[in-house]
Amino acid sequence: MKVSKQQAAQNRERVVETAAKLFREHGYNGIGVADLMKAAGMTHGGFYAKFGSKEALLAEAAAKAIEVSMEDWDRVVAKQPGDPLRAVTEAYLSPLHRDQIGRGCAIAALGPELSRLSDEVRDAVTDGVSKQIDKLTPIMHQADPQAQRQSALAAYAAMVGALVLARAVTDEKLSAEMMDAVLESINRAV
Amino acid sequence: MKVSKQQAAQNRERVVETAAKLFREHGYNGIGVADLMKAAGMTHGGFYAKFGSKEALLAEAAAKAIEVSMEDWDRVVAKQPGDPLRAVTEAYLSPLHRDQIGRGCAIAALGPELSRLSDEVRDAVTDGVSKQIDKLTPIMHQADPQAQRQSALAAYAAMVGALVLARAVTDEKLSAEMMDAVLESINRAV
DNA sequence: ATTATCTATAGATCTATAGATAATGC
DNA sequence: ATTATCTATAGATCTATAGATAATGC
Repeated sequence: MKVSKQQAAQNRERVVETAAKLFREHGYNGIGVADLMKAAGMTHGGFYAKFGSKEALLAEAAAKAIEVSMEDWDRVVAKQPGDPLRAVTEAYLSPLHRDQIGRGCAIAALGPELSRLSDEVRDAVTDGVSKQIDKLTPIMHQADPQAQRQSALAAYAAMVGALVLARAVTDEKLSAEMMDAVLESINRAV
Repeated sequence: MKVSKQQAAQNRERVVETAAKLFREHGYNGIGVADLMKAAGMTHGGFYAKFGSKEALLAEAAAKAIEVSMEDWDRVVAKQPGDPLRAVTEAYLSPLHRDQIGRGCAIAALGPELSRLSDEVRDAVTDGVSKQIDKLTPIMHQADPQAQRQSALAAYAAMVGALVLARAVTDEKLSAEMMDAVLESINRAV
């Protein structure tokens, strides 16, 4: 039953990664500790030896999800280095991102649920959000850093809102129109 | 125990209004039928004589919430008729709106949860979102209707995203900065 | 007679804990 | 000896239904 320290550390990481995916897919309240552990290949009794609570797991999972998202940004920018802003916004506002909620933006996937959770979770989210805005800032098309910061904040909010809306509505045409409008709006802005 | 038809209709409406508030405050999965009925002054056994399911109630509650939000927009525009766009965006992106989730925008309050629910709920949300965008379109500052529509879509997404983010982060300064950046961005746009 | 609302409950969850088991690591 | 993981369970939820009750409305 017992495994090596190394294996145990790997198991723990697998729980975090599984949680990062399943929390985004089902929402925080949409999946339980037992199902998360089962999906990671363990029984739910072992959970509380690894994590203090379900919320503590989400704090780690959200941080991990945001970290991976930023690596994805780096990847799409590397493929289209001439216009990094367009690269990031096109990837974010794509049908692929909209339809793969488990691998996408954690804020757009968990959104309002986060504001109802503990500071442990919200602090981790705040850190991730800040980092994403900081990553967006230097690639904005404005002249001075102050204007870039403001534009990065606005672009980030618009992307999150567009993705939430594009996923919520049943009208596919409206969904695509929403993403396109935000994409063009961000890339057109002075 | 039984009440008049009129009273029963009033009771039903009170359940919808209570649900509109408590779903926004706690999320769809964050409150149960029993607590909703209790808050409306009834016992939970009576619920299924009024509504087909918990999701059917949310469909009605979300429609009601959006309807009331649009009446709120009318009210703030009436107070500041010279610049209706600024009136609406300032009200939406205010600390008051951020901190009163139970009376505010249903999309920003329920966001990603909606995309995981039935078409019954999502159709009601789609209808409300379309109406809000249509209400925003003619007050945008662009010259032609097509540009107004695109700007309305972008402004709406940015407002929803900003509110979700402003509520999620623990950093109050970042929260205010986010709302201000989007407010100025929308009102500055050509 | 009809029906709005009530009490009670089925059956399935949920988070978290207790204590057993069996393999690792000193 | 320590500990990673397991089984089992407590106690509190959850949605939905069944059937009783008592007042309305024909």
